[in-house]
Amino acid sequence: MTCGSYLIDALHARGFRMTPQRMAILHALRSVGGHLTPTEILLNASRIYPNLTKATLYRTLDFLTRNGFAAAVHLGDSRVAYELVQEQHHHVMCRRCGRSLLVPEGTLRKVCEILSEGTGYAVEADHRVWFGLCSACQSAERRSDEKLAG
Amino acid sequence: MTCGSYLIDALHARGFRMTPQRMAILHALRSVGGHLTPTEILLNASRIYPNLTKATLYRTLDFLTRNGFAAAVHLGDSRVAYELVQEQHHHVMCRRCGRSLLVPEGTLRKVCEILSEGTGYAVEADHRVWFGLCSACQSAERRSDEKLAG
DNA sequence: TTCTCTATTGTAAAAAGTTACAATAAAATT
DNA sequence: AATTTTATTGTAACTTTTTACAATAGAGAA
Repeated sequence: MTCGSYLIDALHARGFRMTPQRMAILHALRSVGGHLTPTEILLNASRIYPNLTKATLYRTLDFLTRNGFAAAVHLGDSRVAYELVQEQHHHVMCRRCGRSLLVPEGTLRKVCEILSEGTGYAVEADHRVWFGLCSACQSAERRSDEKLAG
Repeated sequence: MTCGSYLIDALHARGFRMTPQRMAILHALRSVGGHLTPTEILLNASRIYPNLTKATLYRTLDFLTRNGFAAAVHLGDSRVAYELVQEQHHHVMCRRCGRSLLVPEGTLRKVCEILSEGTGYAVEADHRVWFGLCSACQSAERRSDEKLAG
């Protein structure tokens, strides 16, 4: 159970506590490279801390997110997953066919710079999904609209 | 019940149908300027179509979003609201104190341009909330970290 | 108008997420 | 090691969201 130990001091400095429940959740998040849904985290973390409850899970995810240790990833209309804050990466996802693509690093860096410059906030966009139309669906939707017009 | 009529042809062109349930939901979304949570929409739309069910509501919100007529707005870690697709606007929200701010229009335009250039997708970021730290909380968190270090 | 096709809805049960409040247990202090 | 403080958890009830499947009803064709 050493998986969350690197956070202990950071928590204490802010008046928070480390608990086996939080350790288990952090371990689950760490065991995958990417993001997990709350349900997946519950399943995974329960192997380490069998009595973990849903209430604690959701409260902990909220806690970790508010304090910058984890980040919420909005996967689609209302689906949310979580991951440890590590490197930033965004995707674009086609709202029509679902195809997705990684946003190039340079593009993402520029986006965050522009947002921070424009607002004064230290914007932390750890992992987000953008919606739009991929090139194939841009054509398809254009055809629909032409059919409508003509 | 004319509130969603401007969409009828657009729906038909893509093989979809207009229904009184969809009309009621569109009317509810239109009656406010901004976004509404599913629960608020249900309450509001039920005044027009009293037998509207939750299942239909959620399916319709999903349908409208997938087809570009409405957009999901992620308000916080897991809260989602919906609004009609109109003008784009983003906010930045401080993950620590919750204070939020409108992202200037020019900043937002640049962000979308950069994302579209970088990916080839037609990115549609109708209304989003960015998280980060406002200037006050940037200082506060810095103080915590100094306490930890020294 | 009537018929036909199938997109859309209602039903009902299950799953996911939230909340109030009392009980527990980290961790600083003595 | 015992004490104290209060952050954190479990319980249990509740609300929100999702899903399978049968029933309904738009909208084009006859």
